[in-house]
Amino acid sequence: MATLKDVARLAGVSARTVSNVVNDQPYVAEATRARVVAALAALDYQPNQVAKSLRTGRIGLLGFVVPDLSQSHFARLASDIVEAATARGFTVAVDQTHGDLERERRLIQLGPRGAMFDGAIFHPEALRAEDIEHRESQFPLVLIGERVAGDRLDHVYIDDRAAAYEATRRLIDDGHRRIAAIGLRRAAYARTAHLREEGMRQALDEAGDQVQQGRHQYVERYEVSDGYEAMANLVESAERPDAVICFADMLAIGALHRLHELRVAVPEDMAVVGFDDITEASFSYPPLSTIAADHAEIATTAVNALIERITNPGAPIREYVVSHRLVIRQSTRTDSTPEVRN
Amino acid sequence: MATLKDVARLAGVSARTVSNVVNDQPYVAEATRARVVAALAALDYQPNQVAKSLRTGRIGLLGFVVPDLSQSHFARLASDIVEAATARGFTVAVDQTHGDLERERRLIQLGPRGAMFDGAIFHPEALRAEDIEHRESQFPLVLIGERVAGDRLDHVYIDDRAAAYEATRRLIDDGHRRIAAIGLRRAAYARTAHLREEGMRQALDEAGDQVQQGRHQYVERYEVSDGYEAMANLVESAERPDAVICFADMLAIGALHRLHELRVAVPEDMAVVGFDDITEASFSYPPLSTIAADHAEIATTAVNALIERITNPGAPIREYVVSHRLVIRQSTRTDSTPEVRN
DNA sequence: TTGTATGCGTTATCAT
DNA sequence: ATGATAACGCATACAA
Repeated sequence: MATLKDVARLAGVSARTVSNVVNDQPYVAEATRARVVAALAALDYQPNQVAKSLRTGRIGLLGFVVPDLSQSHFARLASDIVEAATARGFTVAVDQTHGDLERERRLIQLGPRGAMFDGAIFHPEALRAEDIEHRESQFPLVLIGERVAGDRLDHVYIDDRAAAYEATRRLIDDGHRRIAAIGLRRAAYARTAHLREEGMRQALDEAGDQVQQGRHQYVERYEVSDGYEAMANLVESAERPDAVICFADMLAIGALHRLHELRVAVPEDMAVVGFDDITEASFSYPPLSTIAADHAEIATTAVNALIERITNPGAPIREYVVSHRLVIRQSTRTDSTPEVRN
Repeated sequence: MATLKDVARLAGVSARTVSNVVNDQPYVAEATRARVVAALAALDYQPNQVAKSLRTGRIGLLGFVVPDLSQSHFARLASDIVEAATARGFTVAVDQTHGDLERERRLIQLGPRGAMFDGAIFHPEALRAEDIEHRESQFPLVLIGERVAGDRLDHVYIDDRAAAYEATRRLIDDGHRRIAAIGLRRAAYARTAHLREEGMRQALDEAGDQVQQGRHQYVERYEVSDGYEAMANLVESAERPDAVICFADMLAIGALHRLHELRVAVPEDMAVVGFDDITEASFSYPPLSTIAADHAEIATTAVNALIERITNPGAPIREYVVSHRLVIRQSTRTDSTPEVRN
């Protein structure tokens, strides 16, 4: 691999001049520039990014850290983040925590992999507010998804309370009279779930006596089997709800599974709403109504926030609220006709 | 950020000795080691990976390049590759080509992002065999998925011919008498699809006159809408098949959609088999029978092959064949009862 | 067992 | 407008 020096020697100039040409600096005479360009081509010069990084202190790499990249929600986010980062000249490296608390704690301090990155976007799962409070590192970090509270780090998320409120309102307007949640978590740090529950309660309160709250279901994880179990409980319970909001589409898909087995009519006898609008939501039976965050907006917002933080470490900490919408499919009442989704 | 020199000064030794301690070299007296360790801790020393890389020529970064990370199949592969690479001490950076030929061509030459990586695992989409034949670069590269022929690069894939053969055999044994394919491509470079078609033909030939071949459907892309269209054609055609093998689960899901709309009974009047076993396949209606490659095996095989190639660039080019199996769900005939999948 | 010195390939500072 | 040269932080050949 040819280096700057090789090119300089061939062109009969100094390395400095070659560098100027490569980086489009001014102050290069036309004649010399031409000679250098020729030499560059002749040797098929490719700048060594590592050397450049050592010198400049920038490596052009952002970390994206999630519990599990194979989950649709994270995969789609990753895809959008790669696009957004590429547009700004950065490459994205991915890491998975599998929700391991120790790993997430270490990450908060060092950044991923001993900080070979300029910064990272992090979707925590097990992390607590206190972990962030105790953070000493200056490594540039932007949090997305789960809210860990604290005002020490930039955050990007949707208005979870409003989203849950809207979904509940819709179910009430559709005529449902007992509405339950699947997806609360006992853990004290699960703020996102609590905000959603608040939004539901607000809508229920506004509706007054005519609408009841179902018995909310707590879960450990957000997997299909958890939703399946939770729905099994609900269906057997004395005061069976006629509508459920699941705090993740995977929970909703498990719930639909159980309902299908029990021949409970969806949405007539039980309406189901999810969260995230993952691709599986379009292909479940029946297709799932769900809260869709604008994932592209999350990605660009997070990437821009991170680059801003890297460039300007002293700027005040910010919260970014990204838009969402309620997507109505056949798991809730609808007048529109089903369409094929691409 | 403290450097080796800072630590050396504090410990009253040379940078050389600190380096020895950090890298667990022998020949360090216990007493000095203790002093150095203390200094290391006091300054919270973190080695600068970039400087290390410049010196050693290794950066510990592997590229993983796919058309689109948001597609389940690629997301799952990415997840497995991150795990496998982490286990071997490497970090994974992701890049997306969106099937753009120029981008894939450039990649074959330089590696992703001007070769800030030690090597890359690449799932091509538009690339032709000739592009690889003309390759001059020595950048370590391992190909997975689509077969681009040529013996210039290491490849990892399943035995597509055998997989298609097995699926076809199963359909014949289930009593189907006219079997079609959805997913052939006109492009000359689509070798994978052709191998699958060969496998199907072999099974059909063996079955003799009792089984016919349906009219194979060509598609441009492997998306839901393509499968939907293709199935629409098949159902209306004069010699309508009673079973279909789709060369991607997304095609199969689109096909199932159309069948559901037309109230064609699956699998009784039309059996459907897919390829890939993406998560959506479990949640379609009915759940999809499909060919599942061992994705974890693909990942570890590809990572190991790549690291081997990086370490030993002169080794002979290899092909790695990974195992697969036919997963039977409700879109084909079955005697077993449906189960919830986690 | 440890220190000195050099170079990895760039960019940036200072001259000229 | 361009050349010489010093960093960037680390690992290592060579000395001691």
